[in-house]
Amino acid sequence: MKLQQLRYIVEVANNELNVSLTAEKLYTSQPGISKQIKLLEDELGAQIFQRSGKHLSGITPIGEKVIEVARSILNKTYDIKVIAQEFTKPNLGTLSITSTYTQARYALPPVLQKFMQSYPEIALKMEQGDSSQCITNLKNRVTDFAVLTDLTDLTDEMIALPCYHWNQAIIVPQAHPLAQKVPISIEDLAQYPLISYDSAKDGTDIIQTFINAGKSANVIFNTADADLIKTYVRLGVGVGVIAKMATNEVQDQDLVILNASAIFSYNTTYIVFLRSLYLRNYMYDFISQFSAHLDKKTVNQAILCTDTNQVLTMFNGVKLTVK
Amino acid sequence: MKLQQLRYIVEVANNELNVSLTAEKLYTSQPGISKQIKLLEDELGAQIFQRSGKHLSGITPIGEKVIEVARSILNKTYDIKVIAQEFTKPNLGTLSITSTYTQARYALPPVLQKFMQSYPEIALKMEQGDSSQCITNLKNRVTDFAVLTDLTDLTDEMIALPCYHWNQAIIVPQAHPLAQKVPISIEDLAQYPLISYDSAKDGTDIIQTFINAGKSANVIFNTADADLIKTYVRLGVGVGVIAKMATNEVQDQDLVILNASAIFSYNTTYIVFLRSLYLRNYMYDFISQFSAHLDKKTVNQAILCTDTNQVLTMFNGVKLTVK
DNA sequence: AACAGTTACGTAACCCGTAATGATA
DNA sequence: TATCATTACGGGTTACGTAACTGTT
Repeated sequence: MKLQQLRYIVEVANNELNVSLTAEKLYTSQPGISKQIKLLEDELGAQIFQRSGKHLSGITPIGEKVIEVARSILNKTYDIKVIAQEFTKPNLGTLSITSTYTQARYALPPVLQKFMQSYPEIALKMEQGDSSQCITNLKNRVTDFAVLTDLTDLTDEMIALPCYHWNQAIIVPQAHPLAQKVPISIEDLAQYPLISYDSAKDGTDIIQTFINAGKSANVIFNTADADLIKTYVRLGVGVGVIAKMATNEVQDQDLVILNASAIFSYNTTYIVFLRSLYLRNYMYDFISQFSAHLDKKTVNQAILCTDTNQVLTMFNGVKLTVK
Repeated sequence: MKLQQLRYIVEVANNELNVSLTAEKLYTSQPGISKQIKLLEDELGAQIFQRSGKHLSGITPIGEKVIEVARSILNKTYDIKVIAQEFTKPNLGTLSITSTYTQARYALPPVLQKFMQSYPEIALKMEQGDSSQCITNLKNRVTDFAVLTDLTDLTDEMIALPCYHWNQAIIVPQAHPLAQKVPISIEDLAQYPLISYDSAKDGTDIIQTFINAGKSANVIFNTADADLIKTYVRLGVGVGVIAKMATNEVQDQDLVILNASAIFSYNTTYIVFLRSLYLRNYMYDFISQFSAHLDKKTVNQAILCTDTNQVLTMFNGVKLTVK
């Protein structure tokens, strides 16, 4: 058994069982892959791929399991290289993060700026997407970390650590009737069309709040962008509900920013990563800088938890910062 | 990076950093190993072994981590082979168990007999040792399972599943004053020298029972063997305290067997195995046959627990059989 | 002086790439 | 017929073993 053989079966499985395509991607030849796969199958005494004549038509049950283990083996060989790097070049490496818009725009920048000063040689990669894209990137090992609020798509292979709470804010033009009304009640709010994030979680949370109060809401969702919501609010389309951290007293002088924490319950933002990710020291540092209570020891302890509920109970007593 | 290189560094670490000895054990040459290690170190850009001149004098911090990951990679390659076997030859394989004396002598035989009938082609390996030897065998992957009562030496890499409870019995010669005394109190027992197992756990448990009752005990420990204890009891040396399942009404007709469950609290016997062990179907079957409540699903669920306490709480409500 | 690891070198295995062949949709 | 996997074959790499060398205890 050789590591290349494992690499080949994994990659063939990743490329729709197309050996030619796989060969191209790996910069090698079809026959080479074909032969190595066959050699491995011979050694194991079992077929990994089903064939209809000469075409690979599927993965056998054995193959499924073998490929799964092969994947984890290959990940570990990658870990070994990372470990060596960690010692030889502790300040060289990559930190890649996928996050949702609000986090990328408002929560991450100050942290990343500080991080880049501490580790000028670490290459930063940022990607923005919705919650499920964040999770997909983690799964495919495209990014190391995801920063998001909606844990719906989380799987067991991932760890989600609570970072901070944040509240929604209500924004209206200065001339709006609600601008003078403090405090605002949910009844007040129900009278106007709402504009908020186009996220499954935010959406259901907001609607649920109205349902709980026995009201029906007129909610207009737009595409995930707080700045766009502000624009609509300025046009008088409706009342905006955005993250409080997305408001700025200077830039938003023409708007009135109202505290919504009494109406909408707070959200929690999490940092998520694969349990199998080898955490380099600068990664621990990034996590700590992002969320002060998540020091190296705490993170390591959390990784040992088997499921997210266990992680959450671990942080039950911890007072998170509110943004 | 090649699997052989990983095999070499792991084996050299296992053989006191002696490359020559390692080469002999692996049926290969010293220079071959030396060179491959060097190649790996070059690829990683870091030394795995410390050298004083030309001698390997230690493992570097990087090496420690690399070797640890290499070990798990090699275990997984072994898993792949086992997976293939599981499908191609589901009834062929090995089941090796280390257990303490009483379990090997009284609890395991009927189960193993039944198991051998179900799986005539599985090669059985039995080894007997004290609790710490059982654990050591697991660690070194010499045996698949350990059956024991004392979990003192257990580590996080292992899973211990509770199988059954068992009680101590008191045995005395027919002519002994205690023979007629039913029920027996701890005060009665304190008047005679006791003979019991030479096990850390049994010993402290028994002594603790006396301490809790405010009594001092005169306990003679012998070498772990219930039959030997019976012999001493027959000679009138003292009162025997042995597992109830180690008594036999027919063979021990000359002795009086007294219930001790009111005096000594019950013990729990566990089946222990490495979390990383790939469990073959016949192994699940063995576990179920040994302990009816441990079906495949339950075992898989327990494996997901991170520590033993979690496993134990999982079985809190389960009524275990008493032997 | 005995032992242990590295270097040097020749051989044999093997991985890979090109070309040809066979099978499939 | 075009696509794709397998088989056949040749070349270059490499892993391994023997032998000689060098450093350690």
